[in-house]
Amino acid sequence: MELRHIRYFMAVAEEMNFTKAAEKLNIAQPPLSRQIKDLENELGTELFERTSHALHLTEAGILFKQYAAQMLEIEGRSKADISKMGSSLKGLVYIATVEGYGPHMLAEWIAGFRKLHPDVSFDIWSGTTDEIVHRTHNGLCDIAIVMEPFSDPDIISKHIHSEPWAAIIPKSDPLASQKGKSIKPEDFAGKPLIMPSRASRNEEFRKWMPDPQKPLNVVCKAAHMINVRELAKTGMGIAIFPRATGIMGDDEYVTVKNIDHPKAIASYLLIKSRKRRISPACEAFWDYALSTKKK
Amino acid sequence: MELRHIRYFMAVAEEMNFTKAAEKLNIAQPPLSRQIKDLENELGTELFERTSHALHLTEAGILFKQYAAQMLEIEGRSKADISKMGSSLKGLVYIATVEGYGPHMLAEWIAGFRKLHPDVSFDIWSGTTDEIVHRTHNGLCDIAIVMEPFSDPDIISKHIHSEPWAAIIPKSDPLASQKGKSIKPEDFAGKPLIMPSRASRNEEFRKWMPDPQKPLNVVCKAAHMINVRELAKTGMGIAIFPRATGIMGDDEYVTVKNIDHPKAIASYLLIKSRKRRISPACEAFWDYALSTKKK
DNA sequence: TGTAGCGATACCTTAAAGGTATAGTAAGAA
DNA sequence: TTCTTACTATACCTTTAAGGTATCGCTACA
Repeated sequence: MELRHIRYFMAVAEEMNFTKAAEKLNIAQPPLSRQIKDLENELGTELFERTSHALHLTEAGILFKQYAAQMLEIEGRSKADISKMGSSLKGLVYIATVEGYGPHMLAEWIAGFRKLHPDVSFDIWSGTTDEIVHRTHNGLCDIAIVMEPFSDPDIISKHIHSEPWAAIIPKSDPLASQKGKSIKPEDFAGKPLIMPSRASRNEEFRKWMPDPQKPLNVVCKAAHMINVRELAKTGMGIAIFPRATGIMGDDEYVTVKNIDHPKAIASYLLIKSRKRRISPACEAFWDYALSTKKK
Repeated sequence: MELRHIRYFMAVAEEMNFTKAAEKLNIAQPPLSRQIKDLENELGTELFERTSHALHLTEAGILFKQYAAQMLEIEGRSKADISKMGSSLKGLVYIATVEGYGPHMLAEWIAGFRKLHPDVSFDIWSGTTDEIVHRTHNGLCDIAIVMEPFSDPDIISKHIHSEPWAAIIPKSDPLASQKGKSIKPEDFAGKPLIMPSRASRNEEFRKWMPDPQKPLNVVCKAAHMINVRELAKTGMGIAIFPRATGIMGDDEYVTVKNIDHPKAIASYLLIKSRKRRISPACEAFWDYALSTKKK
């Protein structure tokens, strides 16, 4: 038995529906079913009585729920108590991140970390991968989130997240009304594109295309996301950006679809300098972030 | 955080020594170090203060130990209480197993299962894989442990354990005094062998040899383990059997060494008939065994 | 100044969690 | 009744992370 089983059990017991519980847990439904079944096998009893349109807790399930709740409560209390003891960690951590999924991850990490170390504060700067790498070398930031491709022998990097590249399609384009939540690169080959200004992207995007030799029809490049959606709205072209950037989804003017191609994956990295020494607070934040990741 | 972390932490806290705790947990020391470190990162504090010849709990460690103990206690109590509720399962499960590791696994499974279902009893029979398969078809046994190779469309099988094949070497043979706890097939190629009487073994063992065409020099075959060691003691040849069979290790007359070859692995399978219906108690035992495996 | 004991690091292998597609089942609608 | 819908279970594949092996580095002690 693992706490994972307990968390999953509680989610199902609260929702009384495997499908909804799985959504809440951010996993697919089949693995949830399997984990619950494993738990039941270990306990030697069914915890839920499944009929196709209703779920009941069995007698054993009701009993187990008490204990399950206790375990989770103790887990939480142990964390709270330890963090209340107050760590000796103090200081200021300089962070930088690219736009897209970075700010979301960062917010969660900082919130979690500050519960453990309330005397550590943060200073966040946002920019492009190239700018951030430069700042990392200079000591203007301790830890940062950048995007692939990236490689620098003086910088330690760890993969932290992947997400699909997405196309923001103006409603004026017939592709916008195509059914399905993803589109293939063939569908927009040759069409006018709005894309990130980073130099390497052009080459990368061409690799998805049916004819990689053919130059892309790039009508506009933008380094900052804030401009992208507005550009797409005007109908001047299809914008290609990491999914989290287009997270606002469809509106009156645009439709957002994932790009369906095995290589159309945007990867985020956590980085720090290999040479420059960073403070204990920074080291602790680095370890904390990596131990938490997407969870 | 998972219960695994808690169990590992408690083991270290009790032994106050990573190496010994790892042994007790039946894992290697490096993964234990890593799990503890992960836990510390999640909590944001060190739980142990490591100096090379002494280990102390930190203040946070002392606090956490309280909660850790509580969690494990609740886990145990939940299992005990659920099993006390009494399941409706009753009956007799007919089990069969080959010699070697089978009886050991079975004993643990039955002990664990009977805590959950005290009204289920067991009848165990021991024999060779071929005999057992026959009995399974006849309905003379419900669930059994046999060895690979095995394949029968009317029988469901699941892999449950692997162990090295081992050589039981008479002290009279110079190989017995060779250093190292394993030997290579080349070392005993051509020497007189004592081996399991199952027909397929001859061909299997030849595949390990430097010249697979050359027939083995088999001086004696034995279907039952009880005879093997005695045969080897006489010095008539080297006996090849699954490691658990030679588990008694070295004595005055023989030395036991694992056979160092990628294919020299003996595999155990749990089987049941695909056609014949078995009782709910049998099904529950099947599920329980597979969910527990080697743990 | 070895030497032995012990934890950490680096790197690889394997097991188990998670994902996708789809089947199976029963309730409710047409 | 049969079709659809709303579920969970099954089968199979991919990916993540636990576990293993080899080795390093530190420090107490002989």
